[in-house]
Amino acid sequence: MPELPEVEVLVRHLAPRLVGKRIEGVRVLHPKLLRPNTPSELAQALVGRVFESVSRRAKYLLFHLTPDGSSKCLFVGHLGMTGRMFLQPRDSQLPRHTGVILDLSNEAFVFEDPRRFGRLQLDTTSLSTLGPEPWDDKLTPKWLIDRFLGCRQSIKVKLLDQTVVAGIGNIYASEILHRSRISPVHPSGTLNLHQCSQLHQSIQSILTEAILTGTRIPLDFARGIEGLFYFGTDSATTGYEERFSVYGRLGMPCLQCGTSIQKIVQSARSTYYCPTCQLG
DNA sequence: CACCATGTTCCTTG
DNA sequence: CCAAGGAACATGGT
Repeated sequence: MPELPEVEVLVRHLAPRLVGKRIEGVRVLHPKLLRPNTPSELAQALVGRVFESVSRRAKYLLFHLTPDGSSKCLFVGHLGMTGRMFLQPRDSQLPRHTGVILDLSNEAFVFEDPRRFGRLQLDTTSLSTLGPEPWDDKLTPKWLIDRFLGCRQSIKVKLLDQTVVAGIGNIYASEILHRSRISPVHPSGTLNLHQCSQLHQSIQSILTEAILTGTRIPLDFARGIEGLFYFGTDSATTGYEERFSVYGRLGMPCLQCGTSIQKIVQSARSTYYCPTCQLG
């Protein structure tokens, strides 16, 4: 369940568990998840190496390995729509849609992804086009104005453009616009400085709060099914469903004004908003 | 069966 | 060349 906050929570979970561990073997059950790399390339680069750190860029997980001469020391993960990563005992049964397993000494680091939109690769070219992180000093109201200049595309669709701000996805785009009191159909190029300032603040506060919420959910990654997931009503997430102000709340009252939340489709993605609060 | 789903990339159209 | 829109990818849940 991966937008920036979910990936950040996963990184914080994995980092202390992976750092210092050595990769004994690599098993690839779905080679397409490595594209454009091959299983042998991945194994060649990873086997025998030790995790030095785990970090995040936008929705990508960055796995840094201790240097070994001049060879590559970074591989990246992306969860796509349905990807999950977790550690489990090496002799436990693998989940049905396991794509890649990195065998450590006593554990298996598992990447599973039913839809296989995710990636685990050595290639890092997709990182080069990403815009600033939400908390980057480069991201300012003026940066937003400049990026929106001459653009007739709606602000909701524009917020999903990873070159403007990196890490916002379909759920938090709706949440950010609601807090900003900006209509999702507002053409991005006609937003004024005040609105871009609201947007900038909401981007930071919504994502910060989502990360905080994620770190408070009792996760159980080892059991595979429940960890990390902000949806669903299973035991791991019960009591945490009320995290969204508008997303998924079609027909329910706006928490600010009581108006019924509406849903529209933009670029084939659902947008939820309050028609009373979001007149801007 | 129909429709929906957290994302990214590529192709086509204007 | 650029902006914008849509399809493709692939599977599961309702």
